[in-house]
Amino acid sequence: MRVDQLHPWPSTAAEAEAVQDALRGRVELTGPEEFALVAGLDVHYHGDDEVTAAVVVLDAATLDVAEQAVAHGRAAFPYVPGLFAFRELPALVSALERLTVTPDLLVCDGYGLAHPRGFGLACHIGVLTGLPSMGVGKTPFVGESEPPAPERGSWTPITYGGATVGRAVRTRDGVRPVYVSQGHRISLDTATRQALLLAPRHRIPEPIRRADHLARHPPS
DNA sequence: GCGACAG
DNA sequence: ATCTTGTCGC
Repeated sequence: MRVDQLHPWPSTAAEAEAVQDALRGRVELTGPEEFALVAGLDVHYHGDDEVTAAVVVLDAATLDVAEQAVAHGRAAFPYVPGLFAFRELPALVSALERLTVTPDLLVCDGYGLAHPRGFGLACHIGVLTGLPSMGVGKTPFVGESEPPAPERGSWTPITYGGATVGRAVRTRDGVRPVYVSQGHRISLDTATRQALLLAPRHRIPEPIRRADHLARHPPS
Protein backbone atom coordinates (compact mmCIF):
# COMPACT_ATOMS: atom_id res chain seq x y z
CA MET A 1 0.00 0.00 0.00
CA ARG A 2 0.99 3.61 -0.45
CA VAL A 3 1.35 6.06 2.44
CA ASP A 4 1.48 9.79 1.74
CA GLN A 5 4.21 12.12 2.86
CA LEU A 6 4.69 12.03 6.63
CA HIS A 7 5.21 15.66 7.70
CA PRO A 8 8.29 17.72 8.52
CA TRP A 9 10.16 15.49 10.92
CA PRO A 10 10.54 17.06 14.38
CA SER A 11 13.98 17.45 15.90
CA THR A 12 12.84 18.59 19.33
CA ALA A 13 10.18 17.50 21.77
CA ALA A 14 8.40 20.82 21.34
CA GLU A 15 8.22 20.33 17.58
CA ALA A 16 6.96 16.77 18.01
CA GLU A 17 4.22 17.96 20.35
CA ALA A 18 3.28 20.62 17.82
CA VAL A 19 2.89 17.91 15.14
CA GLN A 20 0.59 15.96 17.45
CA ASP A 21 -1.45 19.04 18.19
CA ALA A 22 -1.72 19.85 14.48
CA LEU A 23 -2.88 16.36 13.47
CA ARG A 24 -5.12 15.62 16.45
CA GLY A 25 -8.13 17.34 14.90
CA ARG A 26 -8.15 14.90 11.98
CA VAL A 27 -8.99 11.90 14.15
CA GLU A 28 -12.44 10.41 13.53
CA LEU A 29 -14.04 8.35 16.27
CA THR A 30 -16.62 6.45 14.25
CA GLY A 31 -16.18 4.05 11.36
CA PRO A 32 -16.79 0.52 10.10
CA GLU A 33 -17.71 -2.24 12.54
CA GLU A 34 -16.23 -5.15 10.62
CA PHE A 35 -12.94 -5.64 8.83
CA ALA A 36 -11.88 -8.34 6.37
CA LEU A 37 -8.11 -7.82 6.60
CA VAL A 38 -6.57 -6.83 9.91
CA ALA A 39 -2.91 -5.85 10.24
CA GLY A 40 -0.80 -6.06 13.39
CA LEU A 41 2.22 -3.75 13.70
CA ASP A 42 5.23 -4.00 15.98
CA VAL A 43 8.86 -2.92 16.22
CA HIS A 44 11.84 -4.77 17.66
CA TYR A 45 14.91 -2.92 18.90
CA HIS A 46 18.49 -4.12 18.57
CA GLY A 47 21.75 -2.54 19.62
CA ASP A 48 21.51 1.17 20.15
CA ASP A 49 19.05 2.59 17.68
CA GLU A 50 18.48 -0.15 15.12
CA VAL A 51 14.91 -1.25 14.61
CA THR A 52 13.01 -3.88 12.68
CA ALA A 53 9.39 -3.05 11.96
CA ALA A 54 6.95 -5.80 11.08
CA VAL A 55 3.42 -5.83 9.69
CA VAL A 56 1.36 -9.00 9.53
CA VAL A 57 -1.98 -8.97 7.72
CA LEU A 58 -4.50 -11.56 8.86
CA ASP A 59 -7.75 -12.74 7.35
CA ALA A 60 -10.08 -11.64 10.14
CA ALA A 61 -12.41 -14.59 9.60
CA THR A 62 -9.78 -17.31 10.03
CA LEU A 63 -6.85 -15.45 11.59
CA ASP A 64 -4.66 -16.96 8.86
CA VAL A 65 -1.77 -14.85 7.56
CA ALA A 66 -2.61 -13.12 4.29
CA GLU A 67 0.63 -11.19 3.85
CA GLN A 68 3.53 -9.87 5.89
CA ALA A 69 6.39 -7.40 5.50
CA VAL A 70 9.40 -6.14 7.44
CA ALA A 71 11.55 -3.03 7.20
CA HIS A 72 14.86 -2.27 8.92
CA GLY A 73 15.87 1.17 10.01
CA ARG A 74 16.85 3.38 12.91
CA ALA A 75 14.78 4.74 15.76
CA ALA A 76 13.77 8.14 14.48
CA PHE A 77 13.51 9.95 17.80
CA PRO A 78 14.67 9.46 21.39
CA TYR A 79 12.27 7.70 23.70
CA VAL A 80 10.15 10.29 25.43
CA PRO A 81 6.88 9.21 27.07
CA GLY A 82 4.08 10.76 25.05
CA LEU A 83 6.28 11.01 21.94
CA PHE A 84 6.78 7.30 21.48
CA ALA A 85 5.23 7.33 17.99
CA PHE A 86 8.09 9.37 16.58
CA ARG A 87 10.51 6.55 17.33
CA GLU A 88 8.71 3.90 15.34
CA LEU A 89 6.61 5.67 12.71
CA PRO A 90 9.09 5.82 9.78
CA ALA A 91 10.03 2.14 10.04
CA LEU A 92 6.37 1.13 10.38
CA VAL A 93 5.41 3.20 7.36
CA SER A 94 8.23 1.56 5.35
CA ALA A 95 6.90 -1.86 6.26
CA LEU A 96 3.33 -0.84 5.34
CA GLU A 97 4.55 0.41 1.96
CA ARG A 98 5.89 -3.05 1.19
CA LEU A 99 2.42 -4.59 1.41
CA THR A 100 0.63 -5.42 -1.83
CA VAL A 101 -2.75 -5.42 -0.07
CA THR A 102 -4.36 -2.61 1.90
CA PRO A 103 -5.52 -3.70 5.36
CA ASP A 104 -8.96 -2.64 6.60
CA LEU A 105 -7.77 -2.12 10.19
CA LEU A 106 -4.37 -1.43 11.76
CA VAL A 107 -3.80 -2.78 15.28
CA CYS A 108 -0.89 -1.04 17.02
CA ASP A 109 1.22 -2.03 19.98
CA GLY A 110 0.62 1.00 22.22
CA TYR A 111 -2.02 3.63 22.67
CA GLY A 112 -4.28 5.79 20.57
CA LEU A 113 -6.61 8.27 22.25
CA ALA A 114 -5.39 7.20 25.68
CA HIS A 115 -2.48 9.59 25.52
CA PRO A 116 -1.53 12.83 27.30
CA ARG A 117 -2.48 14.88 24.23
CA GLY A 118 -5.04 12.44 22.87
CA PHE A 119 -2.83 11.42 19.96
CA GLY A 120 -0.85 8.24 20.52
CA LEU A 121 0.78 6.02 17.90
CA ALA A 122 -2.48 4.38 16.83
CA CYS A 123 -4.09 7.76 16.07
CA HIS A 124 -0.98 8.98 14.29
CA ILE A 125 -0.65 6.02 11.95
CA GLY A 126 -4.39 6.05 11.32
CA VAL A 127 -4.34 9.68 10.25
CA LEU A 128 -1.26 9.15 8.04
CA THR A 129 -2.77 6.17 6.24
CA GLY A 130 -6.41 7.19 6.39
CA LEU A 131 -7.22 3.67 7.64
CA PRO A 132 -9.18 2.63 10.71
CA SER A 133 -6.75 1.96 13.53
CA MET A 134 -6.71 1.06 17.21
CA GLY A 135 -4.15 0.68 19.97
CA VAL A 136 -3.62 -2.20 22.37
CA GLY A 137 -1.27 -1.44 25.24
CA LYS A 138 0.18 -3.93 27.69
CA THR A 139 0.56 -1.53 30.62
CA PRO A 140 -1.54 1.35 31.93
CA PHE A 141 0.05 4.60 30.84
CA VAL A 142 -2.45 7.37 31.20
CA GLY A 143 -5.74 7.76 33.02
CA GLU A 144 -7.50 5.80 35.70
CA SER A 145 -9.25 2.46 35.50
CA GLU A 146 -10.65 -0.12 37.87
CA PRO A 147 -9.62 -3.71 37.22
CA PRO A 148 -12.27 -5.49 35.13
CA ALA A 149 -13.97 -8.65 36.44
CA PRO A 150 -11.78 -11.75 36.02
CA GLU A 151 -13.79 -13.28 33.19
CA ARG A 152 -12.70 -12.88 29.57
CA GLY A 153 -14.83 -10.24 27.89
CA SER A 154 -15.27 -7.97 30.90
CA TRP A 155 -13.94 -4.43 30.73
CA THR A 156 -13.83 -1.11 32.58
CA PRO A 157 -13.44 2.41 31.23
CA ILE A 158 -10.13 4.29 31.24
CA THR A 159 -10.80 7.91 32.06
CA TYR A 160 -8.49 10.88 31.70
CA GLY A 161 -9.45 14.45 32.50
CA GLY A 162 -13.05 13.35 33.00
CA ALA A 163 -13.33 11.79 29.54
CA THR A 164 -13.38 8.13 28.54
CA VAL A 165 -10.28 7.49 26.45
CA GLY A 166 -10.18 3.70 26.34
CA ARG A 167 -10.96 0.46 28.15
CA ALA A 168 -9.12 -2.09 30.22
CA VAL A 169 -10.24 -5.33 28.55
CA ARG A 170 -9.88 -8.85 29.91
CA THR A 171 -9.01 -11.09 26.96
CA ARG A 172 -8.32 -14.20 29.09
CA ASP A 173 -9.86 -15.46 32.33
CA GLY A 174 -7.80 -14.40 35.33
CA VAL A 175 -5.02 -12.82 33.26
CA ARG A 176 -4.17 -9.12 33.52
CA PRO A 177 -6.09 -6.96 31.06
CA VAL A 178 -4.92 -5.18 27.93
CA TYR A 179 -5.55 -1.46 27.44
CA VAL A 180 -7.57 -0.67 24.33
CA SER A 181 -8.04 2.73 22.80
CA GLN A 182 -9.32 4.19 19.56
CA GLY A 183 -6.87 5.22 16.86
CA HIS A 184 -8.79 6.54 13.87
CA ARG A 185 -12.14 5.84 12.18
CA ILE A 186 -13.30 3.38 14.83
CA SER A 187 -15.65 3.50 17.82
CA LEU A 188 -14.62 2.34 21.27
CA ASP A 189 -17.25 -0.41 21.17
CA THR A 190 -15.88 -1.68 17.88
CA ALA A 191 -12.28 -1.50 19.08
CA THR A 192 -13.22 -3.47 22.19
CA ARG A 193 -15.06 -6.06 20.13
CA GLN A 194 -12.10 -6.40 17.75
CA ALA A 195 -9.63 -6.81 20.61
CA LEU A 196 -11.69 -9.75 21.86
CA LEU A 197 -12.31 -11.27 18.43
CA LEU A 198 -8.62 -11.07 17.59
CA ALA A 199 -7.54 -12.60 20.91
CA PRO A 200 -9.52 -15.84 21.15
CA ARG A 201 -6.70 -17.72 22.84
CA HIS A 202 -3.97 -15.39 24.14
CA ARG A 203 -3.87 -12.14 26.11
CA ILE A 204 -2.36 -10.20 23.20
CA PRO A 205 -4.41 -10.02 19.98
CA GLU A 206 -3.12 -12.34 17.28
CA PRO A 207 -2.09 -9.66 14.75
CA ILE A 208 0.23 -8.03 17.30
CA ARG A 209 1.60 -11.38 18.48
CA ARG A 210 2.42 -12.31 14.91
CA ALA A 211 4.03 -8.96 14.21
CA ASP A 212 6.08 -9.20 17.41
CA HIS A 213 7.32 -12.64 16.38
CA LEU A 214 8.16 -11.52 12.85
CA ALA A 215 10.04 -8.44 14.06
CA ARG A 216 12.15 -10.59 16.39
CA HIS A 217 12.75 -13.31 13.82
CA PRO A 218 12.79 -11.68 10.38
CA PRO A 219 13.41 -13.97 7.38
CA SER A 220 17.08 -14.41 6.36
C1' DG B 1 14.09 17.70 43.89
C1' DC B 2 13.25 12.71 42.54
C1' DG B 3 11.14 8.91 40.51
C1' DA B 4 7.93 7.30 37.26
C1' DC B 5 6.73 7.21 32.46
C1' DA B 6 3.07 3.52 25.79
C1' DG B 7 7.71 0.72 23.64
C1' DA C 1 12.64 -1.98 24.35
C1' DT C 2 16.59 -4.68 26.84
C1' DC C 3 19.69 -7.13 30.67
C1' DT C 4 17.76 -12.59 32.56
C1' DT C 5 16.29 -18.82 35.29
C1' DG C 6 13.15 -21.42 36.58
C1' DT C 7 8.50 -22.53 37.26
C1' DC C 8 3.59 -23.12 37.06
C1' DG C 9 -0.45 -23.78 34.08
C1' DC C 10 -3.20 -24.49 29.86
